[in-house]
Parts: sequence; structure tokens; C-alpha cells
Amino acid sequence: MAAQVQAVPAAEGGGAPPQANGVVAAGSAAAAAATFQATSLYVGDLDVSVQDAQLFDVFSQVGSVVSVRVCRDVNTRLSLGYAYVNFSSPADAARALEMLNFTPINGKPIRIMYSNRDPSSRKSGAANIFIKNLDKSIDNKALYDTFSVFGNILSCKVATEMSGESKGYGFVQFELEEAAQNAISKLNGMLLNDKKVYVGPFVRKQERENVSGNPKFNNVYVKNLSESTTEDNLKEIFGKFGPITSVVVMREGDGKSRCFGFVNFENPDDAARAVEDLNGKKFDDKEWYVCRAQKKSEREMELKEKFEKNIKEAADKNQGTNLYLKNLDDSIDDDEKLKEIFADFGTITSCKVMRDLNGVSKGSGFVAFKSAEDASRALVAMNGKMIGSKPLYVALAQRKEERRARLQAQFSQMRPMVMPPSVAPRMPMYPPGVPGVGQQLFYGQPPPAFVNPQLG
DNA sequence: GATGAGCGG
Repeated sequence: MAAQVQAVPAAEGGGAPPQANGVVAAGSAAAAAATFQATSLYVGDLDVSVQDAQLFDVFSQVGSVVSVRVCRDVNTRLSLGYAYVNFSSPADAARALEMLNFTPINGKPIRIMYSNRDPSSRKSGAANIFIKNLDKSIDNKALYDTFSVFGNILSCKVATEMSGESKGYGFVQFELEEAAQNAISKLNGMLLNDKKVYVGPFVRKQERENVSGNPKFNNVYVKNLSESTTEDNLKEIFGKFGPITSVVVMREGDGKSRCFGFVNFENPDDAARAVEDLNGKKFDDKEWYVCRAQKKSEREMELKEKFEKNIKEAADKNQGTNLYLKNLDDSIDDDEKLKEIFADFGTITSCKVMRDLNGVSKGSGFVAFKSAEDASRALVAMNGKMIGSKPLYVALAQRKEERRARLQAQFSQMRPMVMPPSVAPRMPMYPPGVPGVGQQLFYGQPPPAFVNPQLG
């Protein structure tokens, strides 16, 4: 049961809450069901380990489920983190939405909506609101209950840490703009569990940065300087826009210019004008890039994001090129011998026999090809082929995330699901009574994920 | 102090 949230005017610290009376509940759940596919639910925020059968079990507790599908990446089969659950009647779907929304499955609260295949309303961002300074005790359900008096909510969520602790802000997507406006005007600045909340329209971060009120800055970053450009040159050029407090051209230890620098203005308006005017201008045939200087932490964050994106792109590019081998014959005891066996299929970019601490082959290994096509041919030709005295096992090597999700999925089937008290008594016993399987084997930590040494 | 993710067969 979610904690009761009291809304109180901030000034008086008492008085009547922004009541349901006087607020027209624009768009009821029934109206929403009529708008969307009334028997089909979209289930989002799924942990990657959640599978069809597990969802079926959960949703069958509260209604007659026709079908369930966890959507997966077509290549990797990795869960995309959402699913569809189709019911035999609108009433069952409505009940499932009401009873199971925000129920944790494998430790993560699910978020349920009516299925709506048309993405236009999602993209527009209309009727979406942002709430901050939320008390940590306010969870998804409490947020939902607090805001649902203003109209039908399509989706709602409190941002959380990985641990599940509230980050103190959240989102409510209403069906109708009118409801969003009503919620903003009635709740902005109110006390919710003794904290004065901000409630306003949701504005995407990028859009917010371009509007007035964006942080003023004094420090300007300039790059793509010619190697001969000095501090004095910068002073002269930037000085036209107003008084400057400091200028620096960054240099190597030997004094060679790194071709970028910083100019700090006394007045932020001058800094803004300098950026506006000088960005993209050419000096000594070099096109300057001029912008607000980032703080060190901002810069580090950006570099980190870029780095991670590159890693991901590289992984995508190599998709399907790496083969995992097991049941390797003892005679294949070094990387070169392994390479010979696969050499005919194409260019091999790396090759490894896995060994234990004593250097003895573990009977497994990896062969990576330049092209996915060659890898695929090699897989088909070599899987099950007798090498020495054993049939070789060949499969596409799984990436770390993929492998982790698979192991987690196996593991999670063995443990009880977390259900709300209202449906818990109807749950079947888990783990199922499989004779000879000691259930304690599956409790505690799952086995460590195998780490592919070649893909890191 | 804080501004999301998101629709198949």
C-alpha cells in the first residue's frame, strides 16, 4: 500500500488539500480504454531478465491472459525492456493495469500503459509534467494517486537510483493537456509530505538550455587556433566585446600551442556576444570553434559519454564476427593450432584457447573473423564436426550484456516473484517442485557471468 | 538540485 500523501498550501502549512472536488477528472480510465486498444497493455521498465512465461504467470493472477510477448532485439534476442500483454476482455486489462502497475518483477517496478501503436502523442510531449523536490517517501504509486485527481494518467514515474531510492523528482504524463495545466496550477508550490514541490510542464533538457534563464557564463572556450596564435592575439580579438579578466592559450610542456584556449569576460553578456559573433569565423585560415567553456566535470561527463558510445558502436560493428568454441580436443592446445582449423573460412582477426592457471586448456576458446559472413559459414561448417576425438561445439559468442541477461533469466525463473499483497496469496509456490533439484542452489548470488577475454 | 521512455505479431 502506498503511503498517503497530503497536499497542503506552502504558505499557511495547513488548510484544505487541492481536492478532488472542484477538479474535473478530465478523461477517466474508461475513456482511455475506449481511446486505446482496450485489451492490450504495454508493459515497460522491465528488467532484461524478465521473460514471457514469468509475465504470463504474474498477469494471469488478475485476469484472463490471451498472449504475452517480451519484445527482443532481432539479432541478439536481448530484451528491449518492454512487453505486450493481451487480455480476453477490457475489464480484465483494466483490472491488471490497476492492480499490477508498479509491481516489482525481479526487483524492478514495471510500468503499465494501454498499448498505443501511434507514437505521435508520445513524441509531442504534450500533457507531460515534471515534479521536483519530492519527498523520498513518495513512490510511483503515491505520485500516481496524488496526481490522478486531475485527470487520467497515461504514465507516471519517480526517478530512482539503481537501489530503488527516489531521486526526488518524477514525471506524470496525462492524457489531456487540460489535466496537466490543472495539476500545475493546483499543486505547484504546495507542500507534499512537508516538502514544497515544483510542478511544471516537462521541458526536454536540450530545449531548456536554449531558452532565457539558461545559466549565464563568463568563460569562453575557443579551439582550432593556429599554432602561432598568442594570448595577445586573443585579447585583441575578444577584447572588442568587453573587458576581459584573463586569457590563456593551452600549451604542451615545451611551450607548443595545443591550439585551444579560454577567454574569461567580466560581463556575461559580452561573453555571449563574443560566442555569437566569433564562432565559425576564420583566422589564419583556421575556422574557430567558440562556445561557452564547460566546467571540468561537464567536460569529463561528455568525454565519458562519447567513449561509451564508441565502445558500443565498435561492438555493433563486430556483431556476429566472434565465435565461441567448446568441447575442444586436447590436441588443440595453442592459439596457432586453433587458427589453422578455421583459416579456410576467411580472415581471422583474433584467436584464443582458454587456459587455467597452470596453462592447461579448458577446452574452450574464441575465433573472431573480419566479416560476420565468414564467421557464419565457419559456424555452420564446424559446429559438431569431429576434431581429434571430439565433436566441436561452435556458437556465436555472446556479448557481456547478452550473456549476463541470459544467466539472469535462468536464475530468475528459480526465485519467487515479488507481488503486491492483494495478489500474493494466489501465487503458485516457487521454485516449482522439481525432484532432485536442490533449491538452495539457486538462492543467493547467481553464478558470475563469464567474461569474454577478447571483447572485454 | 534534479527535466524519462516509449509500442509487436
